Amino acid sequence: MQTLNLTPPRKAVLQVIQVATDHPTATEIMDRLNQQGQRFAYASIYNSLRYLAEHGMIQELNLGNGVTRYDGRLAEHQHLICRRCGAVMESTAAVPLDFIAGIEKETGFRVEQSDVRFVGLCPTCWAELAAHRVRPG
Amino acid sequence: MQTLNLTPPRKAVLQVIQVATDHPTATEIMDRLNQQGQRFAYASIYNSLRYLAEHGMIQELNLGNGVTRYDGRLAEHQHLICRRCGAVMESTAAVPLDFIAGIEKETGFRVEQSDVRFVGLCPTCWAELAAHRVRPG
DNA sequence: TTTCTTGCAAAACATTTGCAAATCG
DNA sequence: CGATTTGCAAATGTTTTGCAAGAAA
Repeated sequence: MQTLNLTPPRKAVLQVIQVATDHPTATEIMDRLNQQGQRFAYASIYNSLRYLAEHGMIQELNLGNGVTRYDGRLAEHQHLICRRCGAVMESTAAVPLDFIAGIEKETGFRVEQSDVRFVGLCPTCWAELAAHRVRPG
Repeated sequence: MQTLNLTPPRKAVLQVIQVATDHPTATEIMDRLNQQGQRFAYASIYNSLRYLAEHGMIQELNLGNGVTRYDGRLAEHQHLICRRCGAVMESTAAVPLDFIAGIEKETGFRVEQSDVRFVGLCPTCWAELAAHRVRPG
């Protein structure tokens, strides 16, 4: 299982994720495929998602709410989730290496992958709250 | 709704979470209550969990696998998840302030809460893998 | 009484699985 | 042929909801 076997459902699922500007769920991927006239079984969607994730083509995200979301961006990036409107923004800032090194030294754990989620207020919601009170909280 | 109303199920759920050394799921909390002879409905467990989380008494965790876990520790700490045995370790190292400041400057997002998850190998699994090959992957 | 809380059963979702049919090399 | 993949339907597991009954203010 060395080479990538991009069967039709896998290719279709991958294309939806790569074209998306958000982080679609399995259901949303299904919907978008249907809108394109492509029809697959849920089992095939999930099979494809697992396959693509295992082969490093996409990333699984747990942004909360118990639904798995998918991301076609492979380079390291962090997710910023607005607690007010739910918008998800991204930052390309890398997790500081000395932060990781310190944790490895402290715990003996070997960090391979970082998954950082910041919750707070997006610029829009921040501005809207600021318009109502002096100290948005 | 200013003061904390710790009804029996809420108090029982909170006690289970605070006593736990792991990060139990709703089902595990239910099981532990049953073992103590206490019986509540699932709806009451979930109601209590939502109430306690909204009132800052506990933290909801998404450590993966689509199940919500709960943590009674309120001070900032990070979770280290072993990709081999599933163990969850913790580190008290704080997310570097300049990391957050940089992201806020870059994006305009206002960070209120950090949620950092490191995936990798716990010391035990790391050692076991090292025993088998020179460069554990 | 008015409001909040509990608990049961049913519902709502997300995800997985069993298995037969289809596909591919 | 032999291995892999698809697709359907059913099962699984978690969490939510509707609503009647109970407790508290």
